[in-house]
Amino acid sequence: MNDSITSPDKTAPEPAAPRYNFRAAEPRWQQAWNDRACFSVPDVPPDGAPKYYVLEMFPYPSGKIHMGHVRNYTLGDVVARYKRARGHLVMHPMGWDAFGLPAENAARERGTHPAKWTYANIANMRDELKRMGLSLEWSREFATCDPEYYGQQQKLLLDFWKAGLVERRESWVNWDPVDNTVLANEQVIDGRGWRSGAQVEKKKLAQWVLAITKYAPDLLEALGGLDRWPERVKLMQSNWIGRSEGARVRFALAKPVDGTAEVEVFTTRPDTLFGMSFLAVAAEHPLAAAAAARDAKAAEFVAECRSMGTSEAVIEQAEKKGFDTGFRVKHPFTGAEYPVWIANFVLMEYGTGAIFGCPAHDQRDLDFARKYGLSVTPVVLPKGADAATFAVADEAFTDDGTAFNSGFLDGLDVAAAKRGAIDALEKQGAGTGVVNWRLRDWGVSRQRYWGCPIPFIHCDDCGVQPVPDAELPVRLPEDVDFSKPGNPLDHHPTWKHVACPNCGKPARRETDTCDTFVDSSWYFARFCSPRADVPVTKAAVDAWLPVDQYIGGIEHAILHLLYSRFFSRAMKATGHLTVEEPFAGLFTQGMVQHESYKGADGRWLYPEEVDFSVTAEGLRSATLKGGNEPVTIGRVEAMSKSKRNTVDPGAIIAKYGADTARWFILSDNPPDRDMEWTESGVAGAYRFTQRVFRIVDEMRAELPSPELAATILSSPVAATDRATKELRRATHRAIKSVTEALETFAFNVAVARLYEFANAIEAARAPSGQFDAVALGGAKREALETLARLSAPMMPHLAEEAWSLLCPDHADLVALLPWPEADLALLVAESVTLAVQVLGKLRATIEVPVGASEESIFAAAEAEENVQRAVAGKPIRKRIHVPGRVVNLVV
RNA sequence: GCCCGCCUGGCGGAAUGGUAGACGCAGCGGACUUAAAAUCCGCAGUCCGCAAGGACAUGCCGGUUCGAGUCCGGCGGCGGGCACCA
Repeated sequence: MNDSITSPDKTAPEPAAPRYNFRAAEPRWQQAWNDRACFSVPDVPPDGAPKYYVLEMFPYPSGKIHMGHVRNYTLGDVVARYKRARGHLVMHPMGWDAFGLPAENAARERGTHPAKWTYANIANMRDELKRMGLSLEWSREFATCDPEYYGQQQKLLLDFWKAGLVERRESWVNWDPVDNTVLANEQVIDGRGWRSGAQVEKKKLAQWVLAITKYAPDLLEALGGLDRWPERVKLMQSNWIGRSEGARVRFALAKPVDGTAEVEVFTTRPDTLFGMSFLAVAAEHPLAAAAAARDAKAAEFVAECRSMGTSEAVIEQAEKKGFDTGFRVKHPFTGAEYPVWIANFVLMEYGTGAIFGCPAHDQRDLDFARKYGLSVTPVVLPKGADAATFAVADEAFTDDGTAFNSGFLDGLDVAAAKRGAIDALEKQGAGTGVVNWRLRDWGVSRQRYWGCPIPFIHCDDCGVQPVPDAELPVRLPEDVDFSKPGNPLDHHPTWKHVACPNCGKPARRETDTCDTFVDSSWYFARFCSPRADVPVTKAAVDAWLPVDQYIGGIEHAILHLLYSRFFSRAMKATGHLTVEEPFAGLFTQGMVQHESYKGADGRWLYPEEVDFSVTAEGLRSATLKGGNEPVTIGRVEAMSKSKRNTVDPGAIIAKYGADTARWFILSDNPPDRDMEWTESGVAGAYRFTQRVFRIVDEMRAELPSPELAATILSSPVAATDRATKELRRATHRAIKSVTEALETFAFNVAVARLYEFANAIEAARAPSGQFDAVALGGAKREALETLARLSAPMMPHLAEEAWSLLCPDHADLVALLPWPEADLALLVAESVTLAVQVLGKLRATIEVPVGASEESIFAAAEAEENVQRAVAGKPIRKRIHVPGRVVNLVV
């Protein structure tokens, strides 16, 4: 036993050896950081102070943190602590994405008010996060359900409204019949609600829309400047925005239908107009409705298209189906007539809801034409093909070639033919060249209680009126009834009844609340001045934004990140921000996975219900704890409650401590890949924390004081003693390599370098051969202090504990110390090991002094017995020497 | 279908075109212990060989190079994203 720090914990049996008592140490250092306000920064940093804003995606307060959070926040904390040590003023805040449906479900199921449920969850999760020892500035904390936050959000929405970025629009929406709410296109996955999993229906509703499409060109182009974003995220956003160049072409109907004289299509291939064989419209298109009104069979087909959900389309292998309406259109160039079909593969939401079919050069059109016996006329000739014989069989020709069978376009390549066709269309007023976008405007109306009220008032006389500034925030009523289905705000007896701010007559408050993605689209800006009575204070956001390093899951690659990028632009347009891009650097972490286990009857088992053993063949086997029921070890997959392959971070931290959990999660693999959580891996990490403590604790008695050590290391003896130089080289190599690894997010490599360093320190405890004990003592102090400081971003508590043992007279916290600097001069060794190759194959290694001449190196290499055997007396034609690396002899 | 990414021991992974497998996990042998745990020392890609040493090895086939896990071309497999997008 050493001292009070290592005294045994009464609640757990302690081994006899002195051990690091994390249960006592971790809260103590958390308190010390808090007392010294180590992680606080001003809203407006002093001039010239280098700022660094580290942000992890804030959590939804479900009640408990999970391993994904532990990984996310550990990664962010490593960056924050490292950047702080590098002299940056680091802002590292935390908050809560606190609106959303689960709170309402809890209210319905348990009768707990959403606010009460949410704030209780937040309190618990805050405690859990605090136990992780994260270097967060808790004074900036807020929840999006705080009226102080959503009230400012309402101000933003009103500013956006004045800027023409908020509209009320009657539109087809995705209706989730389980959640009883509208979903954005982005929130519909395979035709099902992203949260409820229910089959989504099409419904026409008046709803609030944010005009994200106004920024579509900019959101796309600016991706090019995001050089610290993962390429794949940029690609996903680019695909989502979906820019395509083409033409809108108007086809005159041979006979007007219900007073309509023409149909407009969008095409990216106006060069293939001469290869047209039909025109097709979506089932929701007015022409389809017109056909349905005339013909029961057409009506039947339209109904079939509507009912055909995505899942069925998948089952049917996306079979192309159509119905000939009997309507005819005239070709803008030739005047020839073509049939108008209703086709199940034409989407009303994309382009104009109508296409012209050119089967020879579009696979989907070709499949359709073959099925219904429509003509196939090739109009683009592949290079080297013969115009007289070229024909399209089962495969459409979609590459570049030369236009033929195309009148005035003949002889042009695809690009030139596109231009030629558009010119001709524009000249005769039959069409225009256009850019089309896949991105839709963002419908934000949700028919729910637990969200930010959209601050408008409906007056029968004055129309939609914004809520006056003085009346903000529009607070959610607290007395709400969840017993009825639908929106509780709409049912509330009094809440929605207000006077019109314009004429004073009775009017109705908007009862829709915001999509929760709105809340998370600007929280990063609010953190800069979280208590301000405006959405953001200009000086604070100008000083801190953009976020220098944002960290979160890849699952937000499109939705959240695109919405935030839009919000930055909208906030700039309304004078709130100066920056357009909110996140200068983005890192997307992988998931945390775990083995899954099944009992004999096929039920899923939690990891803690299972015992493991190793069979005679060396294979792992498992049985149910407290019995011998066999357990099947299943796949390693993402932790999920349904598979019960979860591990509770709270239990891990209680058992091993926060540093162990952090260390393991960082050590396992590169942070952008999925990692596997294993019990043996955690145990290994725990062993290392104990080992570091033991090394420090056992060696500290041999160490000179910090002042004496500095004197020793600058004295001549330190420069000559071999063991001293070796240890110092290991120390400074560790500084260099750990620093490089942290800079590149290679945290698993940083961990490996620290293991190597610890191994080197232990090897120096009992150096073989001659050594100068005094000089080595100085090097040992330097090494141990460096070990503490280099490991601090990953294991901050242990680092403080080690530091306090090494420097008991110094009040500094490691959290406040600068990062160690590597002395490159100390890295130079006296001799190097060179690989000796003959014809590129390794035959020997030789040890040569640094600075040895090439002649002596070649001589030493050729003298090696193995090398001589490989050369076998043949003349050496070429000698290659890569200094410090390799010698290669070519015979 | 299109677009990305990946493929290295039993496992996670490391490796500026220069000794492949660092470091860890799991494993094996030994020391300490009455015993266990903890800890410490050692072994460890595969095959041949007593050994010295050799052959084969980074999904497969080829190429560039004195030298390829790394660069180039082709093929295969796995994973992810998007998708009747006109």
